[in-house]
Amino acid sequence: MFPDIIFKMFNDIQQIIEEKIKTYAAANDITLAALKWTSIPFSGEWGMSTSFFQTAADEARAGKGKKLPVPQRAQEIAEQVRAQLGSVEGISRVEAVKGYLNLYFTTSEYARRVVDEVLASGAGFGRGAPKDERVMVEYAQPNTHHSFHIGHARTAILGEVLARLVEFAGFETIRATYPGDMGLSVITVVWAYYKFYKGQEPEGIHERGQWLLKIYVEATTLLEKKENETPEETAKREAYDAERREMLRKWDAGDPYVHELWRVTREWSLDEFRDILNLLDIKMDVWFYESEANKLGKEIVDELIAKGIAEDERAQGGPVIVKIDEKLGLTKEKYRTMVILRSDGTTLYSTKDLALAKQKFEKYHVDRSIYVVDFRQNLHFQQIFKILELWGFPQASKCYHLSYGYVTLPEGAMSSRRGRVVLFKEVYDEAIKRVLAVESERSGNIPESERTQIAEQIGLGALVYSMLSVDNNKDIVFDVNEALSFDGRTGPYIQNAHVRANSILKKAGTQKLEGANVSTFDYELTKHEIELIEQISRFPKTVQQAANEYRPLVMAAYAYDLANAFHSFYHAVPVLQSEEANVRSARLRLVAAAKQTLANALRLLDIKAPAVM
RNA sequence: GCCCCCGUAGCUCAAUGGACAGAGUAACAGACUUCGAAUCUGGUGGUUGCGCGUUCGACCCGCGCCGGGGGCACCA
Repeated sequence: MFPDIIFKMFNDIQQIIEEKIKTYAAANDITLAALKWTSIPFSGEWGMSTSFFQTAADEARAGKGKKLPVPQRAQEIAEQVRAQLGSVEGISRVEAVKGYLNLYFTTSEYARRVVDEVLASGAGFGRGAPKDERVMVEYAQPNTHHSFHIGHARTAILGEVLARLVEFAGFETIRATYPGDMGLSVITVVWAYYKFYKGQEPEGIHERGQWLLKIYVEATTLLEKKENETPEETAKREAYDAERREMLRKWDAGDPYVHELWRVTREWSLDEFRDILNLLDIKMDVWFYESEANKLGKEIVDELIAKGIAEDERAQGGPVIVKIDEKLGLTKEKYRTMVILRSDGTTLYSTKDLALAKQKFEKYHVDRSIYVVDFRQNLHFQQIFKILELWGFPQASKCYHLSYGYVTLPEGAMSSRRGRVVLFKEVYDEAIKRVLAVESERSGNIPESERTQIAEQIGLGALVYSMLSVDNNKDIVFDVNEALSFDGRTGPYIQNAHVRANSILKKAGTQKLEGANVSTFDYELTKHEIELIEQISRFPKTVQQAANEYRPLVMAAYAYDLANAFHSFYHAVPVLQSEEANVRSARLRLVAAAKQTLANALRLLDIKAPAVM
């Protein structure tokens, strides 16, 4: 199959060619290997290509070959096939080179089909056929009480883009988030707030959220054992720690006062989180809270014991465990043993994830479940998925852990506890500042009322793209100057292509467009036009690839290539200044198609496509 | 000890069995009375960590090394 879903016409051509090749092979006693079609790599002219290496290799192995080296024999077959083909409707010429058979498409026909398809589909260009599956993407799992740093932003962006991709690829998609709102580190903040700051409350959502982080850092310092402590200091630190643990115990027992302190401060954190999701244009469908999963967790443990999957060692003072390797009959240790309930009966991360998975399958009826979580939890998720399999959930095979590397600082890993973090909001504000600083020299006529909004879109575009243009399994060493660069392979580069296309169309709006419903490329196209059309035509299959492989990077890389093709075209090919009316009108339609495809790609990348910048 | 990930141009990264391994960045040389220069056009830059294998064909698959990171029973 020629791998381009929008050109059925070329599938017809492919079938005709394949018939001819088969006839030729049969007549010449050649055992043909399966034909694989790809597009011809070199740009400037496009077409489809197949090769005869496999056929030649099979011959050589069977000993019936002509004693030629495989590449030469492949070339010989290609040449003979070429000579036999004759003319084919829609194909402008055929060549045999280096063992490949290359078929070049009739330029005007290909161009017309691409451009018309884009303009007819509009915002839906590239959308996949509906798939009969419901997908849940779980991402953005910050701890409450700790403020939102640039590492959290990476998960949020990766998850959102993945959700947009699978949705556009045709899957029904549910977005879910799972904030960590309980546990000792959360209670540490509640304790320090109660002890030192009760009644205080800074103005402003982000100021308040960041203030909680400051309290956390202070509390950690107070509770950390130091060298050369005096006996008084040791006693004080231990007393603090005892208070904190007592507060955790009370929280767990449902003490109303502690719960109220916790609830209020938690809400401050969630206010900040919701505001940041809003800035990133992320709309969550489902909110799972760790504190709620905690309650669900205790129920599923009994079920797993009853089913003989888990073993209860509490009678001997041990925890509840699942011996995964043993259950799977593995001799070498791979999944090992997972503890799913502490010996004191309290839940673990594993308990809660198992309970959540069950709820995803039973309450939300998801067929496919994606977890966007950092790579340190690789084993954890492998264990969870295997237990779900043992549990009998068929969806277990369609659970996927999108594991990503950390965002680190040049001086090392970020640490909320130590306050060594780069906050998302700081970078965001800095981004806007930098855009505004260069707007006066770089921008065209932006109305005063839109300046800030455009600056937000450009600044965020740079930040978001910098997170997406690195493959998810790699760490990112965060460098503000790199993340907020506006030149080269960046978000603003792609946005600028959209702006330029828009600018041409806006100017053309006052002119009369001939033949507005069909594109007629009845002139010799430049290589820049051909390259641009080629890139546009790749969009639909790029959507499918990125969604199938769960890789936002694929779309990010594509968007750059598309913008690059447009910028080159823009520079070299006159549109409004074309002499002939037919050329101008065809190129205008091409510009409109490029703008639409850029807008669609940017939307999938969670980057705004401004009209001016 | 076992498992997972990574190693590609000075630097940051692409390329998931096909044609000369590509971008950005940095440095250098050019292009704005022109549809907007956040742009474009050049040349420079490579033993794809090492070895062996599979294959007509390997950055890609297998085995073994070397180097870096992460994980492996009651943290999340």
